[in-house]
Amino acid sequence: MKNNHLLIQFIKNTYPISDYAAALIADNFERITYTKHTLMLKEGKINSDYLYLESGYMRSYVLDTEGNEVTTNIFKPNQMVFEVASYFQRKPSKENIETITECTAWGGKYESFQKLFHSLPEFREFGRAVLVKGFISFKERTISMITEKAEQRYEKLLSESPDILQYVPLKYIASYLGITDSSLSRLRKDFLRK
Amino acid sequence: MKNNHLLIQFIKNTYPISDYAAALIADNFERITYTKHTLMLKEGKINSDYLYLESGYMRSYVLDTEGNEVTTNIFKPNQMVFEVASYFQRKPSKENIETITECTAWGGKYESFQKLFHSLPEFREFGRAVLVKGFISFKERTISMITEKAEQRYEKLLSESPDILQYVPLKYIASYLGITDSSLSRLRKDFLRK
DNA sequence: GTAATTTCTTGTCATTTGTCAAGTAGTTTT
DNA sequence: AAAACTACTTGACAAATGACAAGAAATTAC
Repeated sequence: MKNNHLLIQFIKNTYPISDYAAALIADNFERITYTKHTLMLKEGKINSDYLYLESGYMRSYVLDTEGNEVTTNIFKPNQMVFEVASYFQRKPSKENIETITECTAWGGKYESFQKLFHSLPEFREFGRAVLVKGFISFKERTISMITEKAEQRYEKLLSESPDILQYVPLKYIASYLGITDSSLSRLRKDFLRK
Repeated sequence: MKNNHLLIQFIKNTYPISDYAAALIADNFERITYTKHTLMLKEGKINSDYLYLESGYMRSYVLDTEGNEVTTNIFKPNQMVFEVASYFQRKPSKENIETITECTAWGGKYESFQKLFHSLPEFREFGRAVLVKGFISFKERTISMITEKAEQRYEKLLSESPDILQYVPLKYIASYLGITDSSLSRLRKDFLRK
């Protein structure tokens, strides 16, 4: 038997449906494990996996014009991982996604989920709720970038996701926050003073 | 007869479906017109309208901690307008949405669209495509904020949406780009020099 | 366990953007 | 047409953040 109760719980938390429907949806996901520093999605490839991250940390990144890696998102346990433009519009991904730590996840392929999406109303609602959550999360990040200083963004991350500070190297966090790692280092020093 | 060919065209451009299905979906939208400076969605209210903006310009904004308006989004013709968290999660909106110019739009209420969503597969696909587009658009804005300087963000807006520069006051554009209006004014001066 | 590598911090100085205040130009109101 | 208001620009200076280089600390590889 699959030990997928965390996935089932996540589905039910994302959209309120019966235990039965949640188990049915979860049954279509397969367990996947990754070692750390595994490149799961490479720029130029089409993202075929719709992943639930059960444990571990991942990040997505792009290369800027000078070839530097820019961390566009950090993924922590108990959330979905996919590159929205590539997965839903079936286009080559502009982003890379890699594991930061060892990870365990549950995932399914685009084609099999398309069928399930059409046949199971609860899965449609779940899928829509996941899209809405992702949309809101990037919208909040945009608004945070235009309304808050780097220090406030850092402090918010620290209070909302202290675990990320523990498992993810600061250079990735700095990039995710839109600053350099030296600036982040200075913000942290100032923060300790207070 | 409704003169809704632009809406029908938009639906078909967003997700490829038959003329018949597109017309059926469009038939559920009602024409709405607004004068300029109309507050369409007020903070604290639940966003009940799912709008297609046919002509005119709108913006969404929030009040920051000092009570200043921050323009979070600018809407131009031929796009959907809704506050995603309020509309899809049925929660009080944190944002205000107002018209900048006179506007004509097509809209429908949440409840009637919920029915249509369940009964018409093409409408579900359209709705999903709209969510995906909005998600991508905020994701790109976040990445733009962390990878580009204000000047590059301005130049991109200028080249991609010169119409916005024509119809939307610079103070809203500055705020949307995450800078002050004096900074934008200086960037524009530097830009002319080149 | 030592060497190699990566991560993080710190110093110095440059650049970008903000703040505030004043002024000009354009638009709306009466 | 004058007055009032709004939009935009500009100047002087301050604050935030970046660039680059060096070094310390931690982690990984051998």
